[in-house]
Amino acid sequence: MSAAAAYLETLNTEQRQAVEHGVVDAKATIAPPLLIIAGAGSGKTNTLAHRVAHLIVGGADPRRILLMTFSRRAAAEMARRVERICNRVLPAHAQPLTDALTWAGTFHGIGARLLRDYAQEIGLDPAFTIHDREDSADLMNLVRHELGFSRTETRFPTKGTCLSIYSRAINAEAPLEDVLGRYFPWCASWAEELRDLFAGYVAAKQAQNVLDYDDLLLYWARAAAHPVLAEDIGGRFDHVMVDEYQDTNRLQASILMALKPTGDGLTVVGDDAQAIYSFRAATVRNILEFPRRFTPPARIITLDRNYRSTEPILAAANGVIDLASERFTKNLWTERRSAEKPRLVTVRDEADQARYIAEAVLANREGGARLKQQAVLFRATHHSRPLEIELARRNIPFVKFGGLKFLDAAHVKDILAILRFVQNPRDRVAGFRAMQLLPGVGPGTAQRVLDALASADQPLTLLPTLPTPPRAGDDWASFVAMLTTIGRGDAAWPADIERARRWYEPHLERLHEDATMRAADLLQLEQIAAGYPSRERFLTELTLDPPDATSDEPGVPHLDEDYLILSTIHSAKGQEWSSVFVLNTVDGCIPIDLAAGTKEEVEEERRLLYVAMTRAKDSLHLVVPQRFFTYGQNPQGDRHVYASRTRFIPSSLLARFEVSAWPAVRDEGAARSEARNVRIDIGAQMRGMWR
DNA sequence: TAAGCCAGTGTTTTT
DNA sequence: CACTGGCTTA
Repeated sequence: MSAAAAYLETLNTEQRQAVEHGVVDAKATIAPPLLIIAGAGSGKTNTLAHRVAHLIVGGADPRRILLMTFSRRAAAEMARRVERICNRVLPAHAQPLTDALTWAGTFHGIGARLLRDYAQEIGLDPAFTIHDREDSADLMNLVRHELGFSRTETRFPTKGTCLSIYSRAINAEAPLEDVLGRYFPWCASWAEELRDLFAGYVAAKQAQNVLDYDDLLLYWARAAAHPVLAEDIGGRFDHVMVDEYQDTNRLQASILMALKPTGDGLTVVGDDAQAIYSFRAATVRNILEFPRRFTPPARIITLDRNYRSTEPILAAANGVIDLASERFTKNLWTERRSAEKPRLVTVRDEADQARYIAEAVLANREGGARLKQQAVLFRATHHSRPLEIELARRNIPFVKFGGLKFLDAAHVKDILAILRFVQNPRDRVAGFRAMQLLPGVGPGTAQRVLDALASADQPLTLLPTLPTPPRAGDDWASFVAMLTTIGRGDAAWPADIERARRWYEPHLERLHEDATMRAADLLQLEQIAAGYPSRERFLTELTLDPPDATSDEPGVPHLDEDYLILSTIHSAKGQEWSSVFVLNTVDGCIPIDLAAGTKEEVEEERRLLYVAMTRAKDSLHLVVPQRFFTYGQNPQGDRHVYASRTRFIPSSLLARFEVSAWPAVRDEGAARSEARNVRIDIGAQMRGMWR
């Protein structure tokens, strides 16, 4: 057998077909469209990596391969595996070949790169900055105020709701009325006002040279809709591969179709049973309709052998997904036998749940499972709160994924606002925030300075000539000096961020109680910044792919230590652990009560539980707390509500679980006879009290 | 005009 | 509880 084919031997028949599709006589060709339906744990990443490697080995140019994954981490992992495979086949050339696999990333990240490249052609200033969701909401709010919608007779939708409506209309490529009627019926009466608001929002973004997340896709899609540009952009890539295709939206599908109208060179991978992003306008129709978008239809290869979970775990997960109202893919199967059923454990309340997990995790570790091989998954970030307290109390290190990001911390946002303002002085959200760090500068003053700058060609050079705002005092001069120094680019990156931090430090102490801890965060930010080649790359990539864990949480360990994983189910996508615990497997949490409205929402919650369960390799625990304490609303504090097991595990499925309660129910009879054997001299104790 | 205080409200998952 | 918007005070 040839050396080139040896690495294919590790694949099963279907995986191998997927890898070899379009590779003829060991030479890579531009293959007709391919859809790989890859169930959980079916070796999807491995298959995709082999396909990329096989194409490269067959002569494909890695610089002309576009690989889109759901996170930059997934892209990096893919590149690593491709490199390893190529190394085995082409030891001498592998390094330069895979280093050239540069077009790997998220849709948004790739979009940002392409848009900077084509900025001239599509009327963008290449120095554009990118607004994250919160920045976008701030800008939306600004326009909302300007148009007088914050003081309407009946309540106008909040900035967050407005942005969600806007975003869905863009991503689903749907008319406003449809979006309102279907997803925001309580806002339907505001259609006219919302239209004005969105027009204002778009105008503001353009005037300030900023793009939001949606723009990265929208501008890309519009550029690709132009025949000449479409040919140019599409022509850059011979092979386009998309992972997690079930979680893409219509706009993303449009981009893909514009890049590769015939489907030649296009490979998409996904699993409709794991579609969990419809809140981001993702639609499972993308994957279902993919084959028929082409003539002849795309080839479909299904991977349904699971290599991850034991048979009992898979049986339980299959049971859950079998009850889905719509199923398109077959059940998974495995040869991993085990006598251990997944456990369904009832506990009294969330505190007991935390104790149960802490003890089970430690017991696993005694049994040889590292903490890193164990994960606790939950529906919403705050569900893990009581557990975090328990873990901190017991000194069990953990890292939490999902939810609050490093970047959401106010002090980090402040520094980034300064840098962004220098990068793009027309970015009002950034400038607005940065200026208000100064004592004596509030919204009014900031607004007026920004107005004065708005008309200037070179706002940063105009800034020092403006009069010092009345109450800003000496701080103003040092603020302007700092911006000017950074703006001139005298010091090479990452010296910029150090300059900004030094200026900010005194203000940090004035603004925050816990300045020391926050200052440490900023040093960490500086470390992170040093890893990027330029200010622009740092700002772009940080916005699109923020670091996951916050440093001010108690118990965050150094990275070389062993630690337990805490993660939202969404952030757990694509990952696996030896042992998995699912928190709050009750109605109200899974499905979360807010999403129990429409049938579609409930179905997505079911898939969410399926995704959580299929992360487990060897052991799986679903925990069901019976009581939840309510906080807020009721000041008495000890109010609680009773919860019941999730509707996704009806009694017909209980046989697939080991059902138990914790702590084990005490045997009343045994307890009593034990008490009968006790003999104590209370009289002696009482005498002893006074001696 | 900034900054602090009070009352009312909504409340998930992420690029 | 956390956040927003409105009102009061310096």
